[in-house]
Amino acid sequence: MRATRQRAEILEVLKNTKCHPTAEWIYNEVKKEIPDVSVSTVYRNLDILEKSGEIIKIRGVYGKDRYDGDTTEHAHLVCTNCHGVSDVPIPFELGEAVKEFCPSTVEGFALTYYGLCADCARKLINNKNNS
Amino acid sequence: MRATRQRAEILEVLKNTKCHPTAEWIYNEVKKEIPDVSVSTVYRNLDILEKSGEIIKIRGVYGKDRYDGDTTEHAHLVCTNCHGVSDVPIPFELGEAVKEFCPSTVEGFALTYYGLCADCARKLINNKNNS
DNA sequence: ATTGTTATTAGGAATTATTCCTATTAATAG
DNA sequence: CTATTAATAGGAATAATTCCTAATAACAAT
Repeated sequence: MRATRQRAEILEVLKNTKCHPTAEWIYNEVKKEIPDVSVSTVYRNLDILEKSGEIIKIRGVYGKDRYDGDTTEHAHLVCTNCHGVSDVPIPFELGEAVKEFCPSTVEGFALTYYGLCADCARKLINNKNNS
Repeated sequence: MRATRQRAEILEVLKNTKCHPTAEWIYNEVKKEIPDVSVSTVYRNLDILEKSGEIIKIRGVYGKDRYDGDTTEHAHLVCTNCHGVSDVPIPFELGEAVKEFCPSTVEGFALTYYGLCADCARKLINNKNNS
């Protein structure tokens, strides 16, 4: 695997955000530094980085894949209102328990919660109180 | 919600398979009974059935959503070789533990394992031994 | 049973996330 | 520095899903 500026930049963008962005968002960020980067380069490198274990791909969030530069073990909360993705810690014992009940050939797991994120929950409660 | 033949048939197809099919597969099955059913009807009703809690949508399995007529609590194993989806039981205590660590506004969760399914694991081991 | 209302459908066009293709470019070894 | 070839830019192609509209059919009211 050659070291290219494009891949380095994609990885840096991803490591410096907590927003679990889409490929398109990452593309727009990378474009600020490398104006003629192409969409396919972003997708190709995201795949490469996922396969090499440097990033995580969160699949199928309202029709789009999202990416995460944090590869430590954690769950995701997908907001059913704003479609944002946020991190939820997995306590060590729970992570171990999940693994214990895996089929033996399992390589990894994804735990995804669906519900309102903190921001949306707050806003919706306020709206309710004001109406 | 009106009772329509199309929706009833879609639900029956789903309840009678364990293959966690795609919308396209369901469409082809439904077509056997209702030849002029349309793809959009299948998608629309799958959404309706998911929202009413009668089925589960498994999001983003290698670019396609899959559907499950079994709404009891269980995890899914997505095969990284054949891309099939199979059921994995979640022991009661684990399900409770997962919920305990949810943010309070959580409506549900999905636990997905990635790895070889039983069939693929067997085949790949056989190939290895024969070579 | 008939009619009116309106949710639902068929059919197909439109959208859009992602993948694929090819000539060009640039990272690295020697 | 030069050769090799992996990686890229650019854009076309693919394919899953959503959207749109006129026609249809479920069901409530008569």
